[in-house]
Amino acid sequence: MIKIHFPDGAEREYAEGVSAMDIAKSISEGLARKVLAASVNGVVWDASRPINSDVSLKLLTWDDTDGKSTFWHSSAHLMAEAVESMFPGVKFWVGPALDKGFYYDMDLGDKKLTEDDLLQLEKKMNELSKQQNVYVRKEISKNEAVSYFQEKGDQYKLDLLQNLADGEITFLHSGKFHGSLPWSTYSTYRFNKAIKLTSISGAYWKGDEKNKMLTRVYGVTFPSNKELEEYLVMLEEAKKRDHRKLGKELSIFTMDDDVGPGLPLWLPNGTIIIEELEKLAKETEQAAGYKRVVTPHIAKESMYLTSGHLPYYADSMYPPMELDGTKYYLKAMNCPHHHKIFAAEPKSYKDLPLRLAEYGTCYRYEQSGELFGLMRVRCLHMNDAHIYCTKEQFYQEFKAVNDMYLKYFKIFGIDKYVMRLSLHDPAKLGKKYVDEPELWKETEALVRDVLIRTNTPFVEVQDEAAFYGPKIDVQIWSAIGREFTLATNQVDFAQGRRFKLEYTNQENKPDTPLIIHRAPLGTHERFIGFLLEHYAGKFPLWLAPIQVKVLPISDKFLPYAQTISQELKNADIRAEVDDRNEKIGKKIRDTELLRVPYMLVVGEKEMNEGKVAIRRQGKGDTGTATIADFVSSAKSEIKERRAE
RNA sequence: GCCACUUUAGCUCAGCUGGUAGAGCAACUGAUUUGUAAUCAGUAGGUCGUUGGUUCGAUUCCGACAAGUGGCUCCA
Repeated sequence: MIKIHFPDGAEREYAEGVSAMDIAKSISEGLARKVLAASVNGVVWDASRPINSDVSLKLLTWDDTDGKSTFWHSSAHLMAEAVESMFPGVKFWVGPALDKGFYYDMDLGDKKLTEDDLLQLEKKMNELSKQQNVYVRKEISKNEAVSYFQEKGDQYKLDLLQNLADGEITFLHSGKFHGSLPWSTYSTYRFNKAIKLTSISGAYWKGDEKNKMLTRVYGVTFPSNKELEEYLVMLEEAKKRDHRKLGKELSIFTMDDDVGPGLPLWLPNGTIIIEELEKLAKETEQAAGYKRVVTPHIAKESMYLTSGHLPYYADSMYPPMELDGTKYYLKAMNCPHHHKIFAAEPKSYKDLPLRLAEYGTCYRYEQSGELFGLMRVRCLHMNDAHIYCTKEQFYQEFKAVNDMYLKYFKIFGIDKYVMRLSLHDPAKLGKKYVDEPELWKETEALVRDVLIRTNTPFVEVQDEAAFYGPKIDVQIWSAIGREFTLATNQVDFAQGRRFKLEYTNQENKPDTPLIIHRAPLGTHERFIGFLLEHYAGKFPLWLAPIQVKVLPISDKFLPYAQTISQELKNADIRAEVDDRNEKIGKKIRDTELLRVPYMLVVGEKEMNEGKVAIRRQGKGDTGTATIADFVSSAKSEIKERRAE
């Protein structure tokens, strides 16, 4: 007999060789129907795998993250089995579970999958899951596995085997599909009731663009059709708040073939948002002791050789233009220009920290396939600043920048983000990162220290640093789930020396400052793209391009409506009159769809009383007020940048 | 840049297997003068992304290019 410990502290005895499924059945049939896998001493196990010693056990269901990922991992294998039966000779790479669903990478030779193939594959998967095949789990030696896949000529599985040792290799046999290495869990096949293969794409083998491109099929499955339906509805909802769709509906920006890919044109409505954001940034930076500068959009090649950008960054820059034998580049970043401003006049320790700020316009030649609405563009306006400070001042300065992030996030109600400490990869020193191993260690420790001392939750990620130093990135997700860096706070220990930036320290000796690059509001492009989705187009009053729309009940009240509109404009409120010859219901509907925060409905009653009927977007009629009262409450809502 | 797909009126989309195009909304005109999410009628609007080819004939079939979309790689 063996002892099984349960999460609630209970302990029960079972015969040796009992499976998690047997245990579930012994508790209740209902539970057994829900069990997808088991966590055995913290490791995810197939529910049918025999347990031969005392363990602590947690039965995993759809409600557990590990249960879901086990489910999706097995769906990936179910799909592989369907693919193999339809396209014999296919070779598989890996098929992991995702946050939502799964994919499988495969080499289909010359075969190209079509949308129709996906439907056929779904059908096949449904058939297979209904067959309720029994899968036999068998541990085999590395030699056996290698010779098996050598015979098959499957270089992908052989590659996977390289990193595994005897005792780690498991085969699962079912029908014709053989396949997989250790982590597979097949006991959940029978739960695959709602299957949707979502897309076909290419993916480089091992994620390296020098390697062959494999075919990747994405899919998602659910234990019931109801959940699949709900998921599809959710996807539709997400599409409605896609910034590309909202940007068009609300006349925020447009793209034009003649201007070029990734070069957005900001329409008047979008420009209002830009100006409001800049106003906020300038106020905030002014209060935090920043000084504003302005720099040209181009610079000579020599400056980017000095900065060290060219060897690391040339591929992401527009090709240079040559004038009188000198190459000029469009700037992809503002830092070198700012460094030149630092260098323009001699500096003493008394001048530090020096904080230079600019909403700089940069151009980056992003690969065509990477462009994405406003989120990834080739012309960007950066909320940039560079802080030159001593090592002693670093903690305080870096922390002040972090505090500024948090202040902004509060204003915008941004709470779904992850702070990411982005570190270098020692293997890429001299290639992707400046070759200063000691300085990397030192500055990475400095940054981590700030995060820890300020109790900021964060994750650490290798190989995401800037070439000149580690950074803290704020990661967010677009409506359709793509991840982006919204804001960034970076340390630079390299460029100061490259530009020979110096200040005279208290011992009257030259010293090189540390540099902080920071962009709490990221770029206008990405930030506004993000805000469109974050607010679903319903901007708070201070940001709304049209703040108030005056809606006369009929033409008879148009003069009164125009008087009100003028009073609002006099009070610096962005107001318009709907002077169309339409019924009030139509005017309200159209204004609601434009997400204008306030609608002032005026008819005979309001005109006689000198009042307005206030309607708040999304909330309906909220009563009447005098014009003066409305103006003063709207003005304070704007001034305080209230969320609502 | 790579893999796959898409491109028809300002917007959203029809247009079966090749015989030069249609709807709704928006726009414009007129009627209506309206009380909290779509009043009615009429008018105008398209070398069917661009460009080669196949064909008596191409929006429709094939190729190239461009832009976009879903991914990969990459990034604020």
